Order: sequence, then C-alpha cells, then structure tokens
Amino acid sequence: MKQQRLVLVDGHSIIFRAFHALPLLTTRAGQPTNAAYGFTRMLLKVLRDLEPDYLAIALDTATPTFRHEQFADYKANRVRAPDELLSQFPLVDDILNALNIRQLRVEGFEADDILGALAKRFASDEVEVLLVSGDLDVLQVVEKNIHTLITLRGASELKRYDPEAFHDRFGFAPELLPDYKGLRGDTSDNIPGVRGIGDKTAAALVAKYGTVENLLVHLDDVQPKRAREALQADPDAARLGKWLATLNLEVPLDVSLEDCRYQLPAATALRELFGRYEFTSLVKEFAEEVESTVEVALLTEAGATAAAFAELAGAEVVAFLFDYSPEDSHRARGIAFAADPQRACYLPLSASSEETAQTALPGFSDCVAPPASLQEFLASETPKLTHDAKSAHWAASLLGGSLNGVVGEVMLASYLLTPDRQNHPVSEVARDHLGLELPVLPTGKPKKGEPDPSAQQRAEVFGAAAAALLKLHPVLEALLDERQQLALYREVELALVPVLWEMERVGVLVDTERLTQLAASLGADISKLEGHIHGLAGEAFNIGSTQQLQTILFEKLGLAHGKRTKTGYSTSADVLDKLAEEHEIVRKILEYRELTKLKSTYVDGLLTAASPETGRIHTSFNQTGTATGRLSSSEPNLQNIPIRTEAGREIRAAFVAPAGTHVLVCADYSQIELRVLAHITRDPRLVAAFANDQDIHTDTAAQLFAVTPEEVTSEMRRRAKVVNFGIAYGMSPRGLARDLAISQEEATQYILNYFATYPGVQDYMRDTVERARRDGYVTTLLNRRRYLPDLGNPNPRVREFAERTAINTPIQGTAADLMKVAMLHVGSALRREGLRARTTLQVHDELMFECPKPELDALAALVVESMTNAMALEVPLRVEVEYGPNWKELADWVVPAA
DNA sequence: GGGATCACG
DNA sequence: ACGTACGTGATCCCG
Repeated sequence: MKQQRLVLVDGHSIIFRAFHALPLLTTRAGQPTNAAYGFTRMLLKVLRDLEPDYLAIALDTATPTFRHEQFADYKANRVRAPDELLSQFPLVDDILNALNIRQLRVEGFEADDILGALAKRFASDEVEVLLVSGDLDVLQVVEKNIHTLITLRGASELKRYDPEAFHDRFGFAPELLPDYKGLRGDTSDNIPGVRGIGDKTAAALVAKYGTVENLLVHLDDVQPKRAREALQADPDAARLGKWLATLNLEVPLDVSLEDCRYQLPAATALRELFGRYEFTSLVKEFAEEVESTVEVALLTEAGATAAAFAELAGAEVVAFLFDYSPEDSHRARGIAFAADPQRACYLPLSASSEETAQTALPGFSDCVAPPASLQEFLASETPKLTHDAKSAHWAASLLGGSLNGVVGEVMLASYLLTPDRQNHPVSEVARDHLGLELPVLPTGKPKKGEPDPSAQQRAEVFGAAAAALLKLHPVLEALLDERQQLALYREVELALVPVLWEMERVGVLVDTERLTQLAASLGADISKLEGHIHGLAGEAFNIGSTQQLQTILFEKLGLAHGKRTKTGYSTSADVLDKLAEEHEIVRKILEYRELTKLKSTYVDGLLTAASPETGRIHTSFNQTGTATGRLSSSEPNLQNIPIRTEAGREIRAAFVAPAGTHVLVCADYSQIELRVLAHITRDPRLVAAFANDQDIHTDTAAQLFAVTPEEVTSEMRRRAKVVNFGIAYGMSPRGLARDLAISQEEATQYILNYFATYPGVQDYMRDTVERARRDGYVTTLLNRRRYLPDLGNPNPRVREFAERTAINTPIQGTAADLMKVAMLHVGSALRREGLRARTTLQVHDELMFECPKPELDALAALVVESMTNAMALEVPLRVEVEYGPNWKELADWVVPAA
C-alpha cells in the first residue's frame, strides 16, 4: 500500500512570515488581510504540491507555556504584534473553518511542540509526516519518515529537510539541534546562549561532542580556549538554552490520524470564502473553466427578433437584463436575454415618443414601439432570472407592458449572502462566485464628440452578463441553501419585490400648493434670520459654512468651543445648544439651521421630486441598501420626513390623500424593537410586561427607581424610556449619562438596576457577542445573516463598535423581517378582499396607505390583522392605526362597534 | 468627492 | 484619556 501523507502546519509562524513579507493589503472595508492572504496562499500551495491525505494546523494559545513558567525571560523581547496583524486572527480562524482544516491548540504548549509530538506519534513506514513551519525549531524531529519544510523568502517558497539535507546544512544530527541552539542562543526567542559562542563554534562543538551534557563532561579538552572559558564561566546557560529549545513531545492532545483526514471543499465554497475577504486572485484560481466568449446576436430587424423570442417560449428558464438609459434610471434602451449560457441576444429599444433621439442608441433612433414579442415574453409566465427585478418592473411598465414569472434575482441573492456590500453589480457578483471576468463598458463619461459605446459593444457586455446569470443564480441558491436562507430569499425578499414595485408605482400624493406656500414663508423667515445673524455678528458671512461660522463664534465672539472635528471645532446642534444661553446669535443660528434644512431638503426637494402632472412622488425603496435587513428610501428619501418639531410637522401636512374621496391611513407597530427584544431574550419580566399589555417604560421606571407603577413620575418614565431605547444599541454608561445629563456613576447604577430587573437581557448581550465571535456572524429570526469580522479587532473602539452591532443587528433585523412579512400579508389581503386601498410608504415600523373613504374600516381591520399576526412571537404584537386627510392631522382609528 | 450636519426609525 | 450608542439619505461647503 502506498505510504499515506500527514502534513502538519505551524500556523502562527507562517502567519507572521506572511504578515511581514506582504504589503498591508486590506478589504474595501479597511480590514487588513495580508497575513491571512499569505497564509491562505501557503496552505493552498501545500495542498497542491504535497497532496496530503491528512492535514492539521497547530496554533499557539495566548496562555503562557511551561517555558515561560520556568524562564521568565522566554520570548520576553517579543514586541506585541501590531493591531493590523492581530485583527487578522479571526479571519484565519474563519478561513480554516471554511476550508475544513483541523485546528490544534493546547494550552501551555507551542505549535512547535504539537508538530513534534504528532510527528513522532504518527510517523511510520505507512505514514510520512511533513512539518511546515517558518521556524527552524521543528527540524529537531527530522528522521526517516519525518521531513520538514521551512519557508524561504517570506512565505513564497519552501525548503525541504530530510536527514541528509539537515546534515548538509548543519553538520550534525537533527536531534542535536537543541544542543546547538542552547550554545549559540536565539535572539528571537530570547534564549541567551553561552556568551562568546556563536554559530560556527556551536556547530563545531556539537559535531564533535554531540550533546551539551557530553560537552560539559569533556570540558577540559574543549578547543578553542575562548569557547572553553565561556562554558566554564556559565555552563548553566547552555543547559537552560538546550532545555528551552527542546520540543516537549508530551503534549496532552487527543487526536487521531483519521480526525485529520483532508478533502478540499468544493470550488463554489472556496470562491465564496475568498470573495468575502476580497482575495480576488484566489477567486480566479478557483474559477470554473469558463467558455471563452458568449456569442451575442444584436437584433436589428423584426424577423430575427420575433424568431429569437419564439425560441424562448419553450425555455426552462430565461435570464434577462435591461440596459438602462443614464438619463432616466428606469427607462430601458436595450434588453439582453439568454436561455443558454453560451448564447445571448440584445435588442435595442427606442426612446419613447415624447423624448428626443438623444437617449436612443446611435443608428436606432428611428426604432418605434418595442416589438410585441418582447411584451409577450416579459408578461408571460416563462420562468425568468434577472438582476434587479423591481427596476425591471419599472422598465417593462415604461415600455407599456408588465413583467411576470421572475423566479430569481441575483441582486437579492447576493445581498442575503453579503448584506454589507454597498452594491451588487452582476460583474462583481459573477467574479466572486463564478470567478468569471465579465466584459465591462468603457468607464467614465464618453469624451465630448465621442459617441456612446456602440450598440454592438453594449450587446457584448449585456449579453455576456445575461448569459452569466444562468450560471450564477444556481450557485447563489446553493449557498443560500447551505445557510438555510432559501425561504428568506424566495418567500420574503423575492416575494416582496412586486409589493415594493407597486408602492413605488402608486407613489404618494403631495399638496404642491401647500409646499409652495411653505417655501415662500420659510424663505421670508430665513432671510429675516440671516439679516439678524449678520447684524449680531457685525459682518455678513455664509452661515451655512461651518468654517466661517467657527471663525465668527469661537474667534470673533470668543464663545467657548466644544469638541473638535477633523477640520476644526464643531458647530453641531449639541454644541450650539450648550451655548444657547451665552449669546443670542447662537439661538438664531439654530433656528436658521432648522429652517434652511426644512426648506432645502424637504420643501424644495419634495417639490422637485413631485410629478408636475400628477403631484405624486415615486420614491425608490432600496431592498439591498442596509446591513440589517431594513429597507431604505431614496430619490427622495421619504423615510426621514420631519416630525419632531412643530415647523417640521408642517411638511407632513403636505402629504395628503386625494381630497374628498380618500384618507391616509397610518399603521404603526407599537414598541416593535422592545417586543422583539423580549422575544429573543425570553426575559420573564419583559415578556410578562408585554403579555399584560403594560406600559413598558412605566414598568421599567418602577423597577429602576424601586417604586410602584402608580408612583412613577413623568421624569422617571422619560429616563426609563431612554434606558430602554439605549439597551437595543448596546449603550454604555457614558452614552446614557450624556443623554440623561446625569453622572456616569448614576448611569452605571441605572444599567445595573436594569440588568437586575431584566437578567435575560444581560444574558442575551453576553451570549450574542460570544456566539458572534465564535461564528463570525449574527442572525435574525428569519435567518438573515450579518458578518462581523471586527469582533476580533484588537482596537477596543473598533471591537466594541462591532459588539454593539452584534447586539443591535438581531433586534433591528428581526423587526425588519417582521415588517417585510407583514407587508406581504397586507398585500395579499388587499388583493383577496378586492380593496382599492394601496400601500404607499413604509417607514421601518409604520405603513402608510391611501384609502378610499368607504374602505376605511375594512382596510384598518385587515391591516391590524395582517401586521399583528405577521409572526407568532413570545409576546403579542400591537398595531395602532390612525387616519386623516394628511400625514399631520391624524385621528386614532378604533374598532367600530359591531 | 469627502466631511459636517441633520432629518427619520 | 478617550469617543459614544444602531440603522439610514440629502444637502451644503470646500478643496
């Protein structure tokens, strides 16, 4: 039988070598990766070159070893590893787990000891052992069936030592290495050695006398004289040095050869792993053999186009991508589709009639309406894959048709796999998961006079991308399946797309006249304030410039400055609030800030966004924009319309229902995050408070201040509310102290009281962080996942931030899961009941509807039912419904008497 | 294009 | 001694 091969790697020594040999690479997010990358490369090289049957990695532990206990100076000269290196150990851990490599750690022993011990234990004529290290120490166990490979030149090459190679280099037997090292010392381990004996002498002495002990017996004969005197002066140095350099082979480690049997995971998993850490070249190395090119047909005449669509009718699944025009992000100037990964078609589409030819492709400005065959294809139930289905709904609609049959969406699948990514372009997702380099259009704006990329170029790029979707989507689904996220993907995210599309399509009605009046009155107030402020300052200046404002406030007027920013002293509202008593100008500036913000962002912004024909605003609900699973809203953002100040609420008055015929209906989840917290923590008191429908802040206040609920004052309740609020963010005593304007000691006491009251919450915080550190990620109720590599970051600020994120994400993310499910339920209930009411906005814990007046009670009942029963938690969910003519004047809806 | 500021949950 | 909660997006200024 062929000799089996066991490879044992000294993890730390390779990681250190890699760190120092490679420039400081980082991910886009700033996580250093050079050591993890170099280490991974080395492992892959070992796997490829050595083809081990068995493989394990030994690692040092943080605890001191028996060597430290015996010799305080052992490795005492080592400087602490830099943060950039320490922060990479969690990555290495994750990589080893993902590669399925057995990790060996034994407290009190070094990786070297483990390598030596296992080598001796398993080496035989049946099993060859290869030790891989960056240190020479392991060479001492080299023998017939134990060879070692030592890194050369950083970590890119390995030199192999068998007994002969060892003898060639050192001139004595491998087992005498500790004797040699004991004599000459080792500066890197702070082994002193015998003063006056260096490399050459030590090697000669060991070659002649063998062990240190034998050498000391024959001390009188030792030549040269210098060495003899050195040994006579300090014989213990040699004994100690040898002892330190000798591997301890008595490692208590229960591991069998079979435990280490090794098989590299599938290429798909490797690409996902390497993609996560942006090891782009490794992703490429594990790329599938990609067909050289995709054959793309540019459809320019009706016959070929009709034939191409006819062919799709019977396809199992068709991938398509719209090519959007830069002027109007929802209008398509072309569509690419593919039913076969090697062949794609691209159909240029004309600009709509009211537009000029400038958005049309060169040579195609005379195209008329899109062909009926395209409309039929999009509207058909033919199973379709695309990248961004909601935008595709828009495009199909602008083409005068509709879209059906979407069964897969690469953007959403990629989002669930890596929610931290800022965007999910097909080209990057394909690179990460297929190792496929897709062609891209020339970057940057075309220079003046140059035409846009030609239709042919666009056809190549979009055709190749559409074809890639056919291969990409199954890979993403397989990864989602492994992570148990298929249900979340298909039944929540994918199902939500048409709901969001419908909300965007319907839009919200704004009262543009009211906004215009508001613009005028704000404008007048602002210019009055401006004059007043300039007068108080004694000169005209730009109040909107923080730099000019700093000069006026802190230099000219000599007001006390607070915290610094990168560019000078802060003029933020919390700093100005503290100065408000000092000088009238400060109060006026705060007022000016409030009004200019309202006017520019909201009044003017909303007027620009409103359609001149319909008065409606069609925001975009971004489904892949947050790391927690929430939606975001943009162009314009309708999730941050003012509510906290009286002037701000005037903006809400401009969000209206069609006058006379409709009402706005707003449905809010009450205390959604605290209910989720109660569910996740199962904390008895928290659960009971919600089960009994108590006022949670009053309940908390009663506990924090040790009074009965009746004795809770409004101030106590306010403070308890701040505490409850902060808990979900992993607040610190300092943050709480600042928010409540109390001492840190007092804040600490509040938090201690809180945890004493709700011990389940404290357990949750501890357990969540601990588990996240172990797994590398946190999850929500529906198994949404967020990776938190910074949990191992040695910088306390960075690490603690990650810890708070670990605490907050399951809470915020579960609430987001709940709301998404509720929206789906509401959507199907509206359809089932045949109501004309429409969902128009979602603001995280709130849904807004535009409702025909006669449907008010039916809608409200339906919404309460759908939202309340979205998921069954340990605590009941409560929903409050209000209605009115606009978003400011709302009245409570109550269940009508039967 | 980045930083400061401020609107929301 | 040091910076503060978690998650977003829009606007303005300024280099």
